[in-house]
Order: sequence, then C-alpha cells, then structure tokens
Amino acid sequence: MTDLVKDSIREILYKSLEKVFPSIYGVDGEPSEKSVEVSRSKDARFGDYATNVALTLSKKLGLKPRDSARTILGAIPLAPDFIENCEIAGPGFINFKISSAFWKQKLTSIHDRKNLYGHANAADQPLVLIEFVSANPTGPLHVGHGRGAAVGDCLARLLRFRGYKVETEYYVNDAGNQMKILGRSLLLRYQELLGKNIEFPGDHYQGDYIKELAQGLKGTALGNELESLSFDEALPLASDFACHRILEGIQEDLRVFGVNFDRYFSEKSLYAQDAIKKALDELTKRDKLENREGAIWFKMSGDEDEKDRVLVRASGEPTYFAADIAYHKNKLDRGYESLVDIWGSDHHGYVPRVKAGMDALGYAPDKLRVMLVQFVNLIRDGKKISMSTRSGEFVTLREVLDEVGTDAARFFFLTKRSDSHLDFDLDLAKRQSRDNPVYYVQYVHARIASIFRIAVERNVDSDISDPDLSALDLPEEEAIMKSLADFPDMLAEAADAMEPHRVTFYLVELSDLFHSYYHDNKVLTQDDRVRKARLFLVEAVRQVIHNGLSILGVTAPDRM
RNA sequence: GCGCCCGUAGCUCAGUUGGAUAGAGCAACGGACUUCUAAUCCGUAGGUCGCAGGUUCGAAUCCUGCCGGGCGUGCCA
Repeated sequence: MTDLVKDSIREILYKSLEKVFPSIYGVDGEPSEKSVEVSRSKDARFGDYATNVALTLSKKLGLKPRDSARTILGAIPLAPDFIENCEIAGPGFINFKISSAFWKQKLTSIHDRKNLYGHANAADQPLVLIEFVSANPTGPLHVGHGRGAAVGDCLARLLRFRGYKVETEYYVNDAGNQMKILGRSLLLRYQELLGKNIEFPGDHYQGDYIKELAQGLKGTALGNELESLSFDEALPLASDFACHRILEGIQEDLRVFGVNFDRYFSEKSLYAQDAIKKALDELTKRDKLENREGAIWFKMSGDEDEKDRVLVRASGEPTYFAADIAYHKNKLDRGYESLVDIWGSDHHGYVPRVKAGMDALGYAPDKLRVMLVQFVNLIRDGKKISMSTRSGEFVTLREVLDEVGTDAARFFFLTKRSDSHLDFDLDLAKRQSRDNPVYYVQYVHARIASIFRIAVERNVDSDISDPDLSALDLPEEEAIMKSLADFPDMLAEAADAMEPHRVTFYLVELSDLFHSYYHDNKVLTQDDRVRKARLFLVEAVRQVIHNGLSILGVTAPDRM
C-alpha cells in the first residue's frame, strides 16, 4: 500500500490504460512506456491533480490528444471516497477532483501514524553511503562546512525516513603533506612560545588556534618530549597531537550542531592497509598508468577529463587524487551500492576525475553522485563579512552557532537549493518575525501546543477521539488537509531528487496556511462538534510540522 | 583559451524534472490587537524568466550562439 496520493492516482490510471490501450500498457507493453506523470494542479479550476498521458500518447497512437483522453476518461472509475470527478481540459489534460472524504481519511491517518506519518519502509533499497563535511583536521570548521554538514545530515535523515538504507561517513585527511605543515606550524609556535626566534612561513596555518594548541603543550610530558627531540623527530608527534586535538574540536562542533556520523574514516588507514598501492597495481594491470617525468600519471581517455593527472609524485608520494581513488574503491568494496559525496563547489573540477578513477577500476561511475554545495556569505548589518581561510580570518561554525543557535543555523542552510550561493544573514537568523522562516514555522507548533494548554486551563474538553469531520467544511480547512496529505509525496520527491531544501519550503507553506486559518477561525469554540473537529485538524498540523522539523534536525518547541 | 555552475519582481529566492494565466517573503503603500500568543493576519502595487535563434501541441525548464557573474583548469588539498 502506498502512502502517496500520486501513486494512488497512478494505480487507477494504469488499470484504465491497460483496459483501453493494452498494446502499450498491457502485459506486452514496453515497460518504459508505463510510467505515467501525475502532477498537482496549481489552479483549483484544474482540479487537484492532473495527468498528461493523453498528450504523450497521442503521437504513438496517431490519435488526437483530446480523443485519447476521452477514451481513457471512460475507463476511470469514480468513487465517493477518492476520485470524485475527472474531466478533459485544454489540449488534452485529464484533471482529477479528489473528494473531501479522501482528505479526511488522510487526516485520520496522521493521527494513526503520528511520528511515523510520512515514514516509509522500502524494500530492496540499495545501501547508500553519504560522505560529507570531510574537512581537513587542520583547523576549526567554518561556516561553509556548516552548510555541507546541514545538507548532508538532513539528506541522510530524509532518506532514512523514506526507507532508504543510509550510512554517513566523514573522511579524515590525516595523512599527506598538509599534516606535515600542520605539525611544523605547531612546532614553530611552540618554539616561539619558548622564546626562540622563529620565522613563520606564509603557507603555514596562521590561525590563533595553533598558538592555543602550543600554549596547551607547555609543561606537559609531550611538550617536554618535543623540546628534547630534533625538529624532524618531533614533527610526527606534533602532527599527531595537533590533528587529534583539532579533530576533537570538529567533533564537538558537529555534536553541538546535531550532526552525528556513523563513522570517521581515516586516510591513514588506507596507507596502513596498503590500499593505495593496491589500487595503483590494479590500475597498472588495466593499463591506465604511465610513467613520465619521474611521476606516475593516470591516463585520461578523451571525454573523461581534459588531461592526464599525476597519481604519484616524482618524490614517490601519492597525491590526494590517488588516495581518493583508493578511498572510493574501498567504499564500494565495503558493499555500498550507491555513493553520495557532498563537496564544496570549488571542487567541482574533481568530479570527472574521481568518476574516471572508478571507471578505470571497473566500477560503474554512476554509482557515485556528487552534490556540490555553493559558498556561504555571512551578512551582518546588511554587509558581507569578509572571510579568508588562508589568513586565518574566518568565522567559525561554532561562533555562528553560539550567536544564532543550532535550530536557526540548520534551517537557514536549507533555505536555498544547495547549488546556489547562500547569503546567511546573522541579524535575520536572530529576528523573531515573519521574515525569519525558522521562527515562523516553530511558532505554528508553539501556537497549537498553546491551544491545548489553554483548553486544559479553562477546563474545556480537548478530547479528540471520534471527531465528526463533517464539521470541517471551510475551504481553508480543506486547503490545510490537502497540504497535510501532500507531505509524504513531498518527502518522496525530495528524497528522490536529493533536495532536502524542499522540506523547508513545504513547512513554510503549511505554516502560511495555518497562521491564516488560525487568525480567522477560533479553534476553542463553544460548539463541541466544531471544536473537536478543529482540534483534530490542528493537532495533525502540529504533528506534520513536528515530523518535518525533525527531518531538518530542528526542534519543535511547545512554548516560545 | 577550455570546462562546470548560475542569471526569474527593487532585494533574497521557489518553480513538482517539458504543461494550462510564472509564485512566495522582504522592502513600499493601506488596513486588522477588549482574541486560542499581533513572534500574527488581510489588501494594493510590482515581470520582455539575461539576449537572440531553434526543437513541439506546449519552453523559465531541452539544444545552439552571444552577454554578464562565480568556480575550476597544481607533481595543493
């Protein structure tokens, strides 16, 4: 049984189509022709849902669209608890008018399923691994990482809610050149602290957090050990220490942000398993490598990427790209059938490379789906705050969380499609008014909770069992019921498109409907029958707001 | 130069994967509080969907070429 309204309509359509056009929709029909598009109608004059099958069929059948529409129409059964009416409109659309009994049935199902309304158990779903954030452990998370964290975490929650099998992973780049630079940065700051004259190179990590780490070393056993060793001997110890400390800080920031990874995957462990060498051997076997100028190159074939790329430097050290090929191979070998990577959009040029790497190793490149997340501009007092990671002048995620809170931050990161630039207005995120969507949505939840509180205070009966739903006869009430019924459809489509921002837009629209209804209509009326039905309705709104917010990882407060 | 992404109301953005008369919020203007939270609501106004072609019953959406913005094009990550 589907929980999707569109699928219910599709089922009926299929049966009708099988009857009237068996050559296409019968058992012998082409499977690819069997998908039928059903869409919500934006204009009430066109009913509630519409399909364009008659239009898409017309060519194949050599019929006029309106004629085939008429044939299909004749086979669609009308029912008092579902399709009340359907008619042909425009060039050949079939519009469906859904009966109000159907919406009321859906409303009741929200009360039956509660926190599970919109949730689906899907069988035979592939195992998905979502990798996100994966910021180098060389400094604290900044605001841009926050957006990736919010998008990845909400996507994981959304997919899980819709029955996908999902795991999440953070790839820790704890190997390679940047770890050496990190260690050197720390050692130099430590020496500086001990009163030595040092020269701090421009390409080292400038941030104050390095100085703070150095400060923390003073007087410790590790600090003393570092002092007694030569610079080169001390370096790996310093790198390790800095990496661990910074990673702990990152994990703490993520915890505050409500993001929990199933796994932190260490790049070092790839070296420990010899995974990079094995991947390179495999590529050699497949004749994908070439020695040139002392380095080992990946041979790109034509349309994959514009030019060959180095995998092993002349120095003998593998590049990040080599590790990444080994990492993606490792992910697939661990049994994940579908990989989702969430990257900053400045890495977009990297997508064809990694896919070419997978392809060369014999894996289907379309198993990897890369979501690119655009940059975030922080706005204060209407002006952009300048940020530059190099100079160490950047706003950390933690600072933003301390200022606006986790709820506002998470919600804001999802108020735009992830592939467009996001202006994060700090003043707006703290404002308590209509233009701040977080408060607007949370306020719906608080208002409804308040209605039930007041009912208790005033000794008004707020029992909602066995309501008489015929009391819900206002057009606003039907509009709310339609929106609530659409929640599972919206989630399914958002999950399919991997667009968690649709959840935020849905919640704002539902909130619009509610606030307007609340303003014009009293829920706690004298009329027992009306009151009970309206309480039943608003409780369902509260439940859906709650379920939607929980997918976003945002709290649904009872009081504000 | 080449590649990827973007261009929708004054501003910030949606637009159900090609559907019917392109939608919200903010800002502007005008209204609504003896009320279940006014942290709200109602109304007015605002458009050559960057430009020009093409594909078809039908284009903001797909194709081509321009214009403008961002990013990439490291033996950096």
